[in-house]
Amino acid sequence: MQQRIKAVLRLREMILDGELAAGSRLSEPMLAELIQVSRTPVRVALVQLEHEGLLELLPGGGYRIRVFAEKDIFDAIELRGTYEGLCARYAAESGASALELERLAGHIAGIDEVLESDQLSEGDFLRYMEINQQLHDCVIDMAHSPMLAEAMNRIVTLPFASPSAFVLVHAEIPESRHVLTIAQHQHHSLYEAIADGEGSRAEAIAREHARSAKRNLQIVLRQQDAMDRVPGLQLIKRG
Amino acid sequence: MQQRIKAVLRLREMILDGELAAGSRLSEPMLAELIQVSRTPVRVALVQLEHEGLLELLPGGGYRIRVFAEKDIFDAIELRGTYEGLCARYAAESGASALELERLAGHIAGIDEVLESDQLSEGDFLRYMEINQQLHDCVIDMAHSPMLAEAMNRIVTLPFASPSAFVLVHAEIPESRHVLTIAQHQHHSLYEAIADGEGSRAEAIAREHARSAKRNLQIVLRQQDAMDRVPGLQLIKRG
DNA sequence: AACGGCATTTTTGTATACAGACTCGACCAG
DNA sequence: CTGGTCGAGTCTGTATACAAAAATGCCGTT
Repeated sequence: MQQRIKAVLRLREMILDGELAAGSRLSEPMLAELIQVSRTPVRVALVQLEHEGLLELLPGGGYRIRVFAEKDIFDAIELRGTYEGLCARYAAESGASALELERLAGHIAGIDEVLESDQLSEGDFLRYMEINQQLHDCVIDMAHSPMLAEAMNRIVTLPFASPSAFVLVHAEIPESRHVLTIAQHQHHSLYEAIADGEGSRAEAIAREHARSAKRNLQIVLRQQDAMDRVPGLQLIKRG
Repeated sequence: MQQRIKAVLRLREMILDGELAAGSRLSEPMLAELIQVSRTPVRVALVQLEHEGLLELLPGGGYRIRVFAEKDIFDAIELRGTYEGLCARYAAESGASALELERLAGHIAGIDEVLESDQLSEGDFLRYMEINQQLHDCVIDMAHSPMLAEAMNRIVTLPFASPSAFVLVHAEIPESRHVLTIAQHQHHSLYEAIADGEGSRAEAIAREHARSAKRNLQIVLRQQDAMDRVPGLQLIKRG
């Protein structure tokens, strides 16, 4: 593998997993030593992660691991929802093909299956997360807009959006089942809106879906020890 | 000035002004020679402009100046409008301060002044463009969300959004006066919605404002020779 | 004449050396 | 004891050297 890609992947991983202290300054020689590459690929990785929003460039030069305020994260989720709403609108208004609708329905049915379990296991959470990701990607694809798909990747990488974090979050909160059921209702509504070509409704549902995610995060953040257990949350400064 | 910044600014300028052929592959030694820096800052600039969306990374390595389809540009404008709409909503709902509203009103009044001229000169267009930029930045500031402000900068740099392009566009199309007047009406409506705290209305107006810009661009693109005269348009492949 | 393979030559990716800027700490003066 | 200043050490930014990969063009073959 190319050193440059190795550096980006490893550095991102180290930041999100908390191997590097949130807010700390990063020195190129240190990272080069940790990742076992020279300073050049490290430098490229730093530039890239700064654009992704995980690092900030210091005035005097050098980089620091960014610390997010709670509001930053909520705004980022709102933004993501707005953006997905636009994709949903495009998907509905561009006239989805039968094949695409079938794929979308397939993902939703997959989640229905997962939720049939009486007691949700860790594996169930992982599977939900996996299908959920595919479902959202599917809606983005259905917008048929390379520009929108690309812009999605430019939005700040949400620091807690890893599968393992998802599992931990849902394994911890008692409302988990309720929360996922509501989300799935929204998925069904979204499908109908897109299938019926109702752009405005599809957009509204996608945005509301993101607002639900915001509320869920709030529940998690209220638990005092969440930060210690959920990878990524250490990047959020408690308000 | 730092070489790294020099490289980014100069490279972006060369791309947008058409000094480098759209779609052409860029070699680092060539750029280093052109910009009069070594390959290292050139490389950083390439990474950065790829994230800005002006370059694309080739599979085998190396970069190429990106060529946009017309749809890409329209989608980017729609996206920008959606983001600005979200900012406008935040601005309205967070309760704008008297000082902020005054600043916003000031910008709008400035544009009113420009539009009072019987015949709009090139200077008038430039001044309109300048104030218009301040006005839009002002709305983004009023959202009080660093995250949204930052995301705005991550959206693809629109290849024709330079002041000189604006002047050329408006000097060429006969509908110019009409177009600017409509835009200014939207500015006034937006102010009222924000001042009244009507988030949904503010958002709708901002989005409609962007759709108007889309229509104006369509008018320009229909003129066969537009590409030759307006810097940046050579990056758009005619459909 | 067209196509494919091989050699040449450029280009990228990577490593490293060097100069200037900055940081941090120790030491000295008040 | 406190504050400032000086200096050693470290870091960033930049340039450049080197190897592997890719593109190019040429020649032979079909």
